Amino acid sequence: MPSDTFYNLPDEKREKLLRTAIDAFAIAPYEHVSMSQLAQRAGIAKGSLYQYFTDKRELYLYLVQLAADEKLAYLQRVEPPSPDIGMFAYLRWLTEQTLDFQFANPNLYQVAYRALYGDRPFPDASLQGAQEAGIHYFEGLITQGIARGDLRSDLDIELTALLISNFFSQVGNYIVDTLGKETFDRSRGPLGKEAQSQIRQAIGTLLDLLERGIGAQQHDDTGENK
Amino acid sequence: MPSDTFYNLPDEKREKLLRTAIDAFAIAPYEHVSMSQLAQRAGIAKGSLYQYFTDKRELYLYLVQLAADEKLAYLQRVEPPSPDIGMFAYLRWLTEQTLDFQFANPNLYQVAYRALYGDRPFPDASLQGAQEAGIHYFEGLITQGIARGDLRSDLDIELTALLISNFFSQVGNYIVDTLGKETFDRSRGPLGKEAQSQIRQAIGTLLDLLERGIGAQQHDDTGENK
DNA sequence: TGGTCATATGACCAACTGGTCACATCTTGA
DNA sequence: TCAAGATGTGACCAGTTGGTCATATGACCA
Repeated sequence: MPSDTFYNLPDEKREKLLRTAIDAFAIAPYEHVSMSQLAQRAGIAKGSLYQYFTDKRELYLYLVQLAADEKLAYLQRVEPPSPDIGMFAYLRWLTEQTLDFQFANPNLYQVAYRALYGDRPFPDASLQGAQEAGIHYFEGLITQGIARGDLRSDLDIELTALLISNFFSQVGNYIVDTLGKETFDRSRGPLGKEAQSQIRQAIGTLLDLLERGIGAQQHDDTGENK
Repeated sequence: MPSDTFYNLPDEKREKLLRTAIDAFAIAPYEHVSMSQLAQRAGIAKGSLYQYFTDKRELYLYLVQLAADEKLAYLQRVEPPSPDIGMFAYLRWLTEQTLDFQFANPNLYQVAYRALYGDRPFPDASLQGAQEAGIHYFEGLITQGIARGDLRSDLDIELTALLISNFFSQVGNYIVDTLGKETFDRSRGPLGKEAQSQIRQAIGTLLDLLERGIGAQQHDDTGENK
């Protein structure tokens, strides 16, 4: 936990520090982010930095937690759709929201993405827990999907959850890959509208693919065996 | 390119060095591998190391190239199946071979995996080229698959290639994830037979999923002909 | 034997890291 | 006005890094 001193900081100063740190951890892996450079870039003394956070590790975990909180807040910003709309419609909604969040907070998103899917900088229960929680969430979703008849009944739940989880991580990956250069260059500016819609379309196609892959087959299952 | 001195080394010494380096780069990202520790662990002086390779970078790229060469040699070890067997059968064969190679050379494989899908330690044309080559390869495969009627004709080739490429990377990922602990603990011993077959089965399921997702639909598309 | 050349070595270097701490400065309340 | 406590600061520390280089070693040949 950051110290009281950190929370007592004038908003502007605190936000500048956070922005600097988020930007740093977004474009480079944990080890490449230097506390000295961070302090310098944020315009504060290194000693101050260590008065706010006991460690580099604490600072980092704080940022990851921040990303998780903001994402959750973002999802709760609107009424979630009724579960009745079916599993794939729900996944589409979730993807849409995730993309929106990512476009609005590219660097914060990137920090979380690295934490979950990149090299883990140090063993940490909360990070591992978050990843497992994601998979468990999908397991629940799949169990429901099967019960409701949205999904094929012969799916291996654990494996499918892993697949979907990876799939969602690929969404992020895809964006970073295809637009990596662009994001790096104008590292803070939002992505162009045309790039955004291009990405949305691609993701939509991928979801279609997933739906065919694991969705209940209207023709095949009933009647003849394959 | 390593120096002549390196190639002149007695086999045993050279291999010990290579093994040490491969092990190091397999379990840790580039930046975490220390040349000093490497030299020490391999039982040679640091100066010698720098007589063989001009840089850390050169050593690393040499290992990656080595992995690529060995994998290629491994694939050419047996006659590849005729392309006529169909796209998915071919993919199955390819996956099988990749798994075999990975089981036989876990650490070498891991080095290559990190190079392709992990954080790229430095900008390098050959690494990027390798990744793109992989995607292009799949693009060719998909184009053929569509022409032959194995695949739906409405697929976005580029996007599907990306998906398959990612899918194959997930194969590696999955293994590392599910068996991470085991691999770390007995870091050189081969995986147990039962673990291997468990993995093969899971991969098979994933391939089924992929086939449903992008394969030509016998029922859906053309109204009930099979 | 002495000379030449490839090879081996580890002390050494500058640059950097995460982290500390004695001290300077500011804010607050009396 | 002054004291006390909170906050800011950057020189400093030990440790590590990638990389260098003068010197030592040893194999080969005359």
